[in-house]
Amino acid sequence: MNDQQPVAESMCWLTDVVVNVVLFTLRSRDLQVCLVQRLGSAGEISWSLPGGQIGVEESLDNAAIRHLRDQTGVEGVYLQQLYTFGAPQRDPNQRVVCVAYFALVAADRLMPEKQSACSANPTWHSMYRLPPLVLDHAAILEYALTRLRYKIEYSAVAFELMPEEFTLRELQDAYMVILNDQKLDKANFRKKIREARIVEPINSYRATGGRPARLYRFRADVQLETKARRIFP
Amino acid sequence: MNDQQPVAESMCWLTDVVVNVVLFTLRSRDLQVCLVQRLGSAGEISWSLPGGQIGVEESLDNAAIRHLRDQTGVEGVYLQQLYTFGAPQRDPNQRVVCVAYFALVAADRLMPEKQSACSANPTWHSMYRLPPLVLDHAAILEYALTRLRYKIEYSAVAFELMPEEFTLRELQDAYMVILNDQKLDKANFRKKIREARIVEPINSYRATGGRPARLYRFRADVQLETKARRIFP
DNA sequence: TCAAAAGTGTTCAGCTTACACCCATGA
DNA sequence: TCATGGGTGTAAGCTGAACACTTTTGA
Repeated sequence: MNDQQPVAESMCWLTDVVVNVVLFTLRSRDLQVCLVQRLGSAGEISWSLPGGQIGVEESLDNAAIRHLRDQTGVEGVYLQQLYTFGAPQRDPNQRVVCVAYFALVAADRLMPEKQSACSANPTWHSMYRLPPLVLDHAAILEYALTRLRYKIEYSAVAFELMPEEFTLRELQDAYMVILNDQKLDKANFRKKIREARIVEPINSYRATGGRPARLYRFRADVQLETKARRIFP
Repeated sequence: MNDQQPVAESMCWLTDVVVNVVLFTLRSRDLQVCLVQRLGSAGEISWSLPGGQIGVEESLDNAAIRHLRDQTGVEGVYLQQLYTFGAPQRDPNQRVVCVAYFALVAADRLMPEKQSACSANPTWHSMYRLPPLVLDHAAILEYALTRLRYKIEYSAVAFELMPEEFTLRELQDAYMVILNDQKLDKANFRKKIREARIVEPINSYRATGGRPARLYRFRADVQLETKARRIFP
């Protein structure tokens, strides 16, 4: 990922390509996505993924970073390219190819004041109860969710959705919410996380309904990607 | 993947986006890629991935299929989108975003007469000894190889590179060439392939230097993708 | 009868899964 | 003292890696 560069006021834009970003977070035991409001031609509001045009001298990554910052107030988060959607009729008004990204942000890094300063009015929605979306954005979201679920199983991107400090139970909850799977065994989950050496305990505890839970943080030196186990051969 | 549609002579093209296809095959125990010749401004020849512009009414997939057919003579093969390359300076003459695809073809499906009818003069090159390439096509190839290696481990795409009939030894060779790894154990490889139920024996044999080898073919009803085993959690 | 390549069986270590159990706290 | 949730140990069964072995052909 490149560093972000300033964009001149007078810049020209690519005509056929845009970027859109699927920004996920975990809030109140729910997987949520950030959507912005767009005014339809008839004055009705509808929901859209943040995104927009690409400057002639701007990389795709930078365009995604810039639109994310301007429309949602979120900066400096995990971001990667997802897929490029280019069906001829995906936008009935004009032929536009969309380079989709997905991004992950921890809930404790969301700053309400920055968000509310955005004219696009960014709002969080549960992935499991989505409003009607413009164009093919519902399909983009569906694809992003599939990829997030795959990715979480062979890499440690779940880190990017957790706050600084968390309990192992909270980490397990995160996996269960994203995978929509309540069947993870507590003991085995903890053993695997411990043996993977991806977290370290800190000297404080979180009060709960019963025995207080040890707090952990992610180790700074962790390898984010782990090579998947071979199936074939 | 959509079905291919004819393209009108008078069609308009997108200005900022092109597609390029990395077409792999296995020939003489080597992983090879198909490149086409392009004339430079100074009259020198250089090598390029097949590809080109996208019609205003054409899907990205169709554009990839069309350019592949026109420039290499190959049709009806496995094809999937890879990544979109969009650095501002990747083409110094003009800002162009490139949607890269990768495709796999079995060597016995290559038709020399069709290929030689292509003015682009398609030629096969070993992935392990590449000529100088235009723009950022070397980086695209590198990325395609990485993805092919990952994909071969959690899915059965190696099928797409094999002829109709093959021995288990030949299949093992394919894996070893692609992974650039000579350490696969024969007995374990066979056991895994057999238990995965992805091939079935046919009633003929291939003569070899020693005992003749049983021929196999892939089962028609095979699930191509296998979900990767979880690492986390 | 020997080299070459196909094809099989067995063992052992390490991992996954399931489940039972103990610990610390607040009401 | 009991409910609640945190935290741990262990046995059974499966998987993967290593390697030795048998079989079938042509020269």
